[in-house]
Amino acid sequence: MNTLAEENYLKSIYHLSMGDENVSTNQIAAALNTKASSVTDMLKKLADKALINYTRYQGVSLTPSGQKIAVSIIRKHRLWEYFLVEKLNFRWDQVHDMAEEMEHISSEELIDRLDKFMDYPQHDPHGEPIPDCNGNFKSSELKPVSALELNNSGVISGVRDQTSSFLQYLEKQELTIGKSIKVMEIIAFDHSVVLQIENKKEVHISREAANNLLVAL
Amino acid sequence: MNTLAEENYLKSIYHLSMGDENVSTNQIAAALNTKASSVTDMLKKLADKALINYTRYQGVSLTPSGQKIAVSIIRKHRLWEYFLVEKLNFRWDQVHDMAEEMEHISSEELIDRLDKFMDYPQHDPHGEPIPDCNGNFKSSELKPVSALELNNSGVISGVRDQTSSFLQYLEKQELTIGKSIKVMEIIAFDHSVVLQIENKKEVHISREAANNLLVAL
DNA sequence: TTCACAATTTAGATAAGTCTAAATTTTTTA
DNA sequence: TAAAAAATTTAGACTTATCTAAATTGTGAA
Repeated sequence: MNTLAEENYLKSIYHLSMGDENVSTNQIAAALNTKASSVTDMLKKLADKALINYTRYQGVSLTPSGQKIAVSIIRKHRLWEYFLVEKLNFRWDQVHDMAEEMEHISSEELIDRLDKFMDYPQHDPHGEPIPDCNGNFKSSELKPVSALELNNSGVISGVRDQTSSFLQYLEKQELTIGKSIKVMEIIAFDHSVVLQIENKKEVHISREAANNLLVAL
Repeated sequence: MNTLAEENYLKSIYHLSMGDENVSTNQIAAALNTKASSVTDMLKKLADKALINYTRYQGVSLTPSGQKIAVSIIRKHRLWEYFLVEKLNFRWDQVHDMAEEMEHISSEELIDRLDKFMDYPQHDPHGEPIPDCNGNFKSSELKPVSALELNNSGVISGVRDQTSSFLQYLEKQELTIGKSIKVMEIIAFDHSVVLQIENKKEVHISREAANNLLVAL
């Protein structure tokens, strides 16, 4: 098995590489609140174990076996979050740190039984998809935000229009991949939409933008 | 908070000191599958934190704050075991190692909610009492084995006759404090009893012995 | 295209927890 | 009660994961 530190590195690399490309040492250091030199050390160790592809100064990506471990940890994290909210009645904003500890409980059988006990939930309390016991995510049919109804929520998962002007606009609005959004208001006359991002800040986007921003769930 | 290693030492010391007196370095080393020298190092550390009373060569006992931590870990362990058996349908002999990991999940609120979710169970799947959120064990009224009926089970928790000959006899039969027993047979003519120890070996004890051996539950 | 700066890696150190081997203390026993 | 045996502690070393400071590599701007 892998150490707690290794698992956390793999998970971070997985999350950071959602925007595909290689992940940089500094990105990982920032995500894990550690120093770049510590990251370098760990990257060598993970590369030795064949869990990442690593060449000096070039950043890293997960190998298939590294990816498998990362997905398994994410599955555990999300199932425990679901448990904490649905069974123990925690609020969705209280569960992250607890799940951060629980995701390292090693037994796969335990997590599969927990999955069954909760009747195979598809999404965690934050709307993130929960991978199944084979590591497959539900083929999330992405929908444009414009197809959502009032109070629907989802996770930003893609864009239709890939021009850099649109992407730059999204970046500025903090409407980036992985963020969860909720439809707060739909303006009838121009079909523009008010979204709440990560349960915090609200933004108002045009019908055209809503047509081109894809969400999962 | 305390490290995982510290928590495991405190738990071991707690369990080993059930027979009251001071616990020896070698006893702890045996329980934790480590070396006596490692134990000595840790004892110094725990003594510095005022969690144990320690004088060189004299063994250790828990201070009130050390005891409090140990009981809290035991509470977590037993509640998780109960969860695994009652909610996830594991067998009682499968859950120990998993609970060994889960007992280190730090949140007290989590464990209190889990306790409530399961409706405040009094005993874990092995019949051990579960301390409440204040660390109090249900005042387990001890019964002599002779008062049990067929198929009843319990955990050996004390003796009436404290002569060393009786204690030595119990030691030899492996009928020691903490072992769980089940009544397999009661011989009508002499009231002797056949017990199964820890779901394994069976022993046959006299009416007199059964009268003097106390179990909880 | 070169140079300055940013990113990354290396070198050397630290803390936790463990180990082996040697030294010390306690206990047993003759 | 003194020597032998057992238990315990100390000394010194190792591993993991981290850090700071210095060295190296890559890259963007002039």
